[in-house]
Amino acid sequence: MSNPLMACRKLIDSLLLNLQSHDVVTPHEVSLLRSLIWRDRRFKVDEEIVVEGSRPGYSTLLIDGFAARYKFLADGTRQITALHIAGDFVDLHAFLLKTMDHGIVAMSPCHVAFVEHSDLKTISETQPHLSRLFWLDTLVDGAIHREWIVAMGRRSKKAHLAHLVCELFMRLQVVGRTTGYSFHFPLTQVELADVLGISLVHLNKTLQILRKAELLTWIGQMITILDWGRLQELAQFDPTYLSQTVEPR
Amino acid sequence: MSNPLMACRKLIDSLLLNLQSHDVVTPHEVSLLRSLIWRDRRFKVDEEIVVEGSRPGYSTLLIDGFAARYKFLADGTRQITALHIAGDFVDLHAFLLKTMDHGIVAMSPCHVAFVEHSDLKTISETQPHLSRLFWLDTLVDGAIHREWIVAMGRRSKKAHLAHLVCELFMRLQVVGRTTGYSFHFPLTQVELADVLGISLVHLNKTLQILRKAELLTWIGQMITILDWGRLQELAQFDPTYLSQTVEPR
DNA sequence: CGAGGTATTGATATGTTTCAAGGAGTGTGG
DNA sequence: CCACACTCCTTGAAACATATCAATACCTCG
Repeated sequence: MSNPLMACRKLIDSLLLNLQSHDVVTPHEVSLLRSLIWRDRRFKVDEEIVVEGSRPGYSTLLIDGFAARYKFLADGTRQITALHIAGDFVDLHAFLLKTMDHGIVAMSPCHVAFVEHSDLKTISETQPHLSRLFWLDTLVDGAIHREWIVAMGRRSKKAHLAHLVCELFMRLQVVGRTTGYSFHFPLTQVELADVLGISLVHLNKTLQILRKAELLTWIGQMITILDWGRLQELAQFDPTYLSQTVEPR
Repeated sequence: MSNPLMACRKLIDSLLLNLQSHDVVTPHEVSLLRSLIWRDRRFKVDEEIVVEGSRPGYSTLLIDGFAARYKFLADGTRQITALHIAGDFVDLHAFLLKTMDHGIVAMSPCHVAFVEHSDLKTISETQPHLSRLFWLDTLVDGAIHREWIVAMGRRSKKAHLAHLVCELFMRLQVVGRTTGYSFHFPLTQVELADVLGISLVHLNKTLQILRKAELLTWIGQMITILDWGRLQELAQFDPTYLSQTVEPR
């Protein structure tokens, strides 16, 4: 738990950037958001942030780092169903879904903040606009899910991978986590294979294709897009689904 | 457009059953729901209910029939990202997402009702509980999306197909569209292949496996589950994600 | 009866997984 | 400081899954 003054100032910065990519947030709403946070915590890589099957009484806001929603199957394989970055209200879902049907795990060291469900309920009863922004946040998650379904079902693996890189780049840009065409990407290849739903070996070979085509580099934990235009074209990437336009919601 | 008296009584029945599978709906909320509907309409098979790229000023409620969300890719392939049934608030999303990033098409003759976004906004400002139920409806959509991602990425094709049948059966049961272990299923095999993200030929062969294992029959437009236990087992189907438990939300 | 959509089947081509092995980097303890 | 274990990445080959191509059968509708 860090110092309360810090909490008031910095903890909601990335959430704010996220929300502001969709609509104007009033100063009063900003201060309400600040008051929502009653505790923050850091998780190490591979630590469970939310456990499958649990019924948390709070929701988790990702302040910094990468987290993944996932589900294990009986045969031990894993599918990652979403990647979350700074500013994502990771399990706002649990506020209404109650029982977690999947787990959330830290893909990098993660800094998270907690918000009580009772406070979210109060917000939903007194702050219609802010409630709609929260709702929208989960709707964008859904839109991303749909895009992933399209990618898994009908895109080639290289287009799928390219699409994911495009999406992450645009989402990270909103919360100021890019430098030029580069961004920090902490997943291992095994984990990325679990995102795309393919084997490690095949992911590795797909990656080689994008590298040989000089579309991107991935060195250490840094991805750099070398040719945004061609990458977008290969991925048939259309960012409409991310709803990154400021308009009344 | 049908007679207003009919509209008041029957049009929201399936939506009501849907919402009531998650939480109690008060009589006042029921009458509000009735008053929301200002127009209904019937669509023929393959008619577009909502057009990709449009910015509708209303949302669409499916009263009866099957509809699909889909996206076409440049090479002409299609991926269906969701199947909607009676009682689904099909594009409640557009209320906050504004621009449709995908289309919605009738998979069977569909009876739909329209709700103005301005009325939804009023609801969101005066009816917190009803708003949360609407929000929940979209969250369940998201949970279904995640389950589809898992199925596409990590389940065998026959398990994927079995899982879909399990899911549809449980959803249709809630809105009273099953008879024993049978339900009406109007998709063609081409369309079902677009749901699973596989080729028609392979879908057909996968289907034979389930038929030969005597797990189900699909004759005409009627699917009958012959062995619910074994089907569920093959699919590793756990209905938690459908949130079909009545509790305060 | 013919036309068009739908389902089925077999053969072949392509995509993807699995198995297996090696290499590169990192941290640790003797 | 080196040897070792460990994780992660890379590569090749063989086994398996899935797509594509092609042909036929069936049905409904006009």
